[in-house]
Amino acid sequence: MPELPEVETTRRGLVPLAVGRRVVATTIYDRRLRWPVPRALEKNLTGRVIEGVDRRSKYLLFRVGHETLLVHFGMTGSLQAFTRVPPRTAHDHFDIVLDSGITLRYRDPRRFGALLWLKAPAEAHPLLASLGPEPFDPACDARYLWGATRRRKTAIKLALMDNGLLTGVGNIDANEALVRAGIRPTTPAHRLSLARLARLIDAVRRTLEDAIAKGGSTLRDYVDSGGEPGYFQLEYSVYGREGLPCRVCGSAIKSLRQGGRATSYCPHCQR
DNA sequence: CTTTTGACCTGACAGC
DNA sequence: TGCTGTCAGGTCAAAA
Repeated sequence: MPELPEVETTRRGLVPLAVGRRVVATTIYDRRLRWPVPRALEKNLTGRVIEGVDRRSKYLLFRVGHETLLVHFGMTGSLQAFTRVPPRTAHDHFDIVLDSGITLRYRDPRRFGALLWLKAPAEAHPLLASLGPEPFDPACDARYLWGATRRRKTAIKLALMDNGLLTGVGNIDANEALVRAGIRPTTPAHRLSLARLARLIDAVRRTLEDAIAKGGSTLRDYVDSGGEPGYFQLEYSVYGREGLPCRVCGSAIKSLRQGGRATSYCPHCQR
């Protein structure tokens, strides 16, 4: 589920529900996530006011005074809002009850997600400190990418997904951005010219923006909706389309594996 | 430093 | 109906 657009869509759904609200109860059902949910979390969070919900890479950051509740969705995590909470089911990990009566429930079957309590400044935490710029940061431009990739012989797709170079580009979005930019995923990063990197960062931004817009169109139903912003509406160009005709030129989409992840591309449109 | 690999988990699905 | 193998949108830590 969660690439950057879905995390951002969730954040936008949460802001009007959570910001300014006080946490009246925190219930942990299952502490087993990527790292165990800290013992002190309930005590730290309960009774406090959520002053903001930010996003850094694919992390959601709930600002509580000078401290921060960090939530990551891993591969299968989701946060849903309910006015009437359904009974707890398998894979439900925790509830946060707000003074408005709304309950935020986190579910994560595969348990690759995280729930952590960060002391100030949150950005100094090791998980956040090593992150590269956000794709939408004006500083994350072609010149930056050019300089940062000159010694990197790794395939551009793997570089795109390296959170130390730039953050938040997941597997689907990397595939889709590369076809938009007309760049072969296996091209060594250091071989790309400034001009091609300019096309690439533009494609990354448009890919993410489109996905956020699609997810955002379902946000009015965020409370009691069962979550799941509407990415089923997205039509991918290459992802999951191995063997099918390219929507532009009709060539058969090819696929391979890079770093253990599925890559697909159009052999004609991407050079 | 860069790059590769394994590890963490459960569930869905294809094929026998 | 069950079993087995493969795959899944993330990313950290260790090894090369």
